[in-house]
Amino acid sequence: MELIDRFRESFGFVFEDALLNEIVSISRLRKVKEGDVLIDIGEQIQLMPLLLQGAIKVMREDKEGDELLLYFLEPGDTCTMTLTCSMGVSKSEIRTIAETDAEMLLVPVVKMEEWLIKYKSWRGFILESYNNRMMEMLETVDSLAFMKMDERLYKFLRDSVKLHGSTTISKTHLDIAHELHTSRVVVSRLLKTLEKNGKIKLHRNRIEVLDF
DNA sequence: TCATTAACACGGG
DNA sequence: CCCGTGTTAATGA
Repeated sequence: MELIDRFRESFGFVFEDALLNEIVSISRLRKVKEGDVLIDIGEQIQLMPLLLQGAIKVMREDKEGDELLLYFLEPGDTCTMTLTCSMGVSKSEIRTIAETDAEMLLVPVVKMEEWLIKYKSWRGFILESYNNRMMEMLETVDSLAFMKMDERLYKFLRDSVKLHGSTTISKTHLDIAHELHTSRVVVSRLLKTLEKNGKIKLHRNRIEVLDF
């Protein structure tokens, strides 16, 4: 399929044709594999991604090296962090990792500001992106501050199903414990309870989500 | 009360 | 055997 068509699929409803064409002519396609680190903390950002396919995990890291999930990007999204580049900041405050195999268009950040003036649809897209990322981050904060571990775990499983488009999650209890910043004992116990309640089915290295 | 840590048994690859 | 998993007991917040 032509790149322009693929792009239109994810972003066509957002941008006018002139902008679509300009983006496709100036950007390049990048394909990444699950687990690839796209941008790490402290790196210079020169390209902004427009996600066509897959899911990207956006994380923050504390002094001890613990990772904190901020939000996910899905097709039609962009990384709001790159937007700060047009405001003079160029070092990344975050780390982005491919949650699944993914494809994106990369646009030089210098174009960002130009398009903000030139295209109304671009301005709208950027503002909406900021808003969406902010909302998702609020959801994450809520979950950390207010939700109990069993609710957080269930949310984690549902998000994973949604992001991967599959009801099978190939992660160990220890992996999940790290992501949720708890111990494996708790994860194993809560997963067992979910299984008893018929929400999931447990296997080795694999969790099947039945009800979500 | 509920999470964490350590410890142990079981069993599949 | 190694590792993921399921459980328990002790300890702490």
